[in-house]
Amino acid sequence: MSEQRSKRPTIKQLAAHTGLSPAAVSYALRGIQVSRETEARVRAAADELGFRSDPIARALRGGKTHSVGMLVASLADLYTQELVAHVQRELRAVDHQLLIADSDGDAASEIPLALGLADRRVDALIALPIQPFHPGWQEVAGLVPLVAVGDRIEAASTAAEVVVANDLGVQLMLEHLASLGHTRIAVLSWRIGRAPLRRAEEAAEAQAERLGIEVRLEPCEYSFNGSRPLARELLAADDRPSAIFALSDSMALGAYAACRELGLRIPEDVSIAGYDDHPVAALLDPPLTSIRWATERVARIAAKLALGAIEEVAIERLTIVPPVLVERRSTGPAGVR
Amino acid sequence: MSEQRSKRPTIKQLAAHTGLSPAAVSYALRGIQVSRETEARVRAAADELGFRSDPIARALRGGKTHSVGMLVASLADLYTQELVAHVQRELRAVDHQLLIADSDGDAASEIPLALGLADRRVDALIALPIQPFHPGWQEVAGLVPLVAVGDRIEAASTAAEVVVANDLGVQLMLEHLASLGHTRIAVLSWRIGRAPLRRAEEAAEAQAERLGIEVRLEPCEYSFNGSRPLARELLAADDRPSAIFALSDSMALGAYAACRELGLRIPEDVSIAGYDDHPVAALLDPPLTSIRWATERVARIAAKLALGAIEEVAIERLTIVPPVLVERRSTGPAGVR
DNA sequence: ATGGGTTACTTAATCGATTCACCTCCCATC
DNA sequence: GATGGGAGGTGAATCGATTAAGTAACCCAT
Repeated sequence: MSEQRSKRPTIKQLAAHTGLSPAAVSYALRGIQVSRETEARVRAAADELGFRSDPIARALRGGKTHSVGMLVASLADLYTQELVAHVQRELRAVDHQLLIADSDGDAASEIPLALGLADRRVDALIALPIQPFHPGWQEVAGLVPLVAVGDRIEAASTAAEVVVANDLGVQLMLEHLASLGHTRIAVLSWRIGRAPLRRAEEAAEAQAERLGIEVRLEPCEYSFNGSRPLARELLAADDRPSAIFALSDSMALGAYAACRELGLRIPEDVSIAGYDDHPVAALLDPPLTSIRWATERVARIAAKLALGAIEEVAIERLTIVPPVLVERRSTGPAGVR
Repeated sequence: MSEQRSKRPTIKQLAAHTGLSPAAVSYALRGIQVSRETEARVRAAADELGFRSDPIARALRGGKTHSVGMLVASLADLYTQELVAHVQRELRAVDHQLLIADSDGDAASEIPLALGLADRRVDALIALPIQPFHPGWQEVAGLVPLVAVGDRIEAASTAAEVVVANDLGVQLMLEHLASLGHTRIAVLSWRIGRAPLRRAEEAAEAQAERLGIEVRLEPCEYSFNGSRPLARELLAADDRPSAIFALSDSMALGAYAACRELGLRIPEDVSIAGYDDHPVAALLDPPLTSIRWATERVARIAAKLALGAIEEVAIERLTIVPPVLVERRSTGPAGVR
C-alpha cells in the first residue's frame, strides 16, 4: 500500500542517463534517425534500467496500443469462451492484449460497451453482435477497425466479417428433427430486450412453415443455469414438446440437467439438440447432436483479420462459414404419446 | 478506413462551448468547486455533444482507469473460463473493464504479463499464479493491488488472497481412490517449464506416501485437447493405471475421450476423477467424480476484493476455501487385472 | 475603508511518449 | 571556397484530462 507509485524509468530518465534528448531516445528505441552507436547505447541503458515504453502514454499520443477489444454476448456461454480462448491465443503470439466486454445479453448495452472499448483505444474490435442491424455500429466502425463475427452487421462499414450461416444451421437441424417425426419442437433462443438471436429465430420460423411443423421460440438466458429451469418447465407441461433444440450447447446442457431431474430419458422421451458442437458435446450422456461451425477456426480467422486490419494489409472482407450437422445419439424418433 | 479519427468532443471543446476553462469543466463534471448553475450548464453541454471522458488521458495523469486485469494460466480450461465469466459479471455491474492476459502455461511469461497489465494501469490485478513463489510478484504487488487466487503467493505483499486448499482437495480424492482399492494412479498435472501446479503435485506425492499407493505425475497441457493424447497413451500401455486423476475437469474430459477411443468402460475398466466440479461434470456419461471448490463464489470474492482494494476500504486479507469431494459414478472399485 | 475568509473560477504544469520543425556539423561537389 | 545535402541530433508542441496555485469578486465583521 505504501510503495504504490511506479518506479519505472521513463524516457526522460533514459535521456538523462545517456546524455541525449528524450526525442533522440524515442527515435533510438525505434531505430530511426540515429547513429548505430547511439542506438546501441540507448538500448543498453534501456536494458540496464529496465525501461518499458508506457502503453498509456503512447495511446494518448495516438499510436498503437497493441490491444484488441472483444465484445461478446455472454461469457457464460461455452462457445463464447472457446472463441475468446482462441482469439487470446492468437493475440498472445503477437504480444497483444485482449480487452473483453460482455453485454451479458443486454442488447441495449452493446453499442455503449463497444464505444467504451474504442475509448480505450483498442487497435481493433472483434464483435459478436446481438443486434447486428443497430445503426450504432456505424459509429463504432468509424472509430476502430471492426471485425464482426457471427451475424452480418448491416449499416456499418466493417473492416471484415466472418459470417456463420446460421440460417443454414437452423435449417439442417430442423430438417433432421422433422425427419425423425418431430412436429412440436421447442427452440431455446435468447431474447432479452427483444433482440432476436443471430437471425436464427427468423430462420426457425421460416423452416417451421416450410416443413409444416410447430416450432415454439422460448426466450431464455444464454447459459447452463438459465436454460435449466425453463427446460424443466417445458418438459413438465402437459403438452410437452417431443424435441428441444437449444441454440447453443450451453443451453442444451441445461436441458440435459432438466431431463435428469424429471427422470426423462434422452432420446426416448425427448430429443435434445444443441448448436456450436463444443468439445464436451461428444462426451455427454448421450452424446449431443449439434451443429458444428468450427469455432476454433472462426476464432483464428477473426483474430487474424483484426491483426490484418491493424497492419492495414489487405484482408478478406467477407468469410462465410457453413455449419454442418453432427448427428449423435441425443436425437431419436419422436415417441408416440 | 477514411474516417478513422475520433470525432469525440474533448474537454476543451466543452470548455469552448460553455465559455469556461477546461479546468472548470473538469471540476464541473465531477461536481466540485463550481456553482450549481455552471455544473448544470456543463452537464447539459456534455450530454448535447455526447462527451465521454477519455480513460486513456485520465490514466496517464494518474487517475483510475476503471479496469481490472486478470492473469490466468489457461483460458482453454473450463474452470478458468468460469472464473473469468463470473469476475467479468461482477466488474460489469460497477462499470469496470476486464483486461485478460493468459500465460498459456508458460511460467516464464507470467511475471512479464502481470507487469504488462500493470503498465496498462489496471486499478487492480487478479492473478491465478502458476509460480506463486516467484519473487517477481513482489514487484507486481508494488505496482498494483494484487489479489491472488488459488495458491498462496509468497514473497509479496498482496492486497488479498483467496486460497483454495488444494492440498486438501488432492488428499480427499486420493483417499477416495485408495479406499476403492486403487494402488496405481496417474495424476494429470501440468508442468511446462518446471512449475508445479498449484502445489497440488507436492500434496499428491505426500499422500501417495501416506496412503502407500503409487502415484505417477504426468505433465500435460491444461486442456481437453492436451490431455487426450496423453491419456490415450497411458491407457494403451501394458501397465496402465487403474485410475486417472486429472487436476482439472478439462483434462478429465480428455481422458473420457481417450476411453471412448479405446473402448474402455468407465469406471469398470478405469476410474476417472476430475477437479473443479464444473457444471458439465454432472452431465457426463458417466457423471464425473470431482472436487468442488465453489468456482463461482471464489470468482465473486476475488472480484469484490479487487474492487475493495481499489476503493481502499478494508478487505479480508485471507480467505480460505475448503474443497469437498463430489462422488459420482466415474470412480469405482479397482478392477482385478 | 480595510482585512479575512469564501466561492468560483483561470492559468499553467503535469503525466510519458511522439513528431514536426529546426539546427548543426561534416563531407562532397562544382 | 561557397553551396548543397544528408546524417544526427535538439526543442517544443501535442494528445486529454487533472490539479496545485493563483486571482478576482463578494460577503461580513471590525
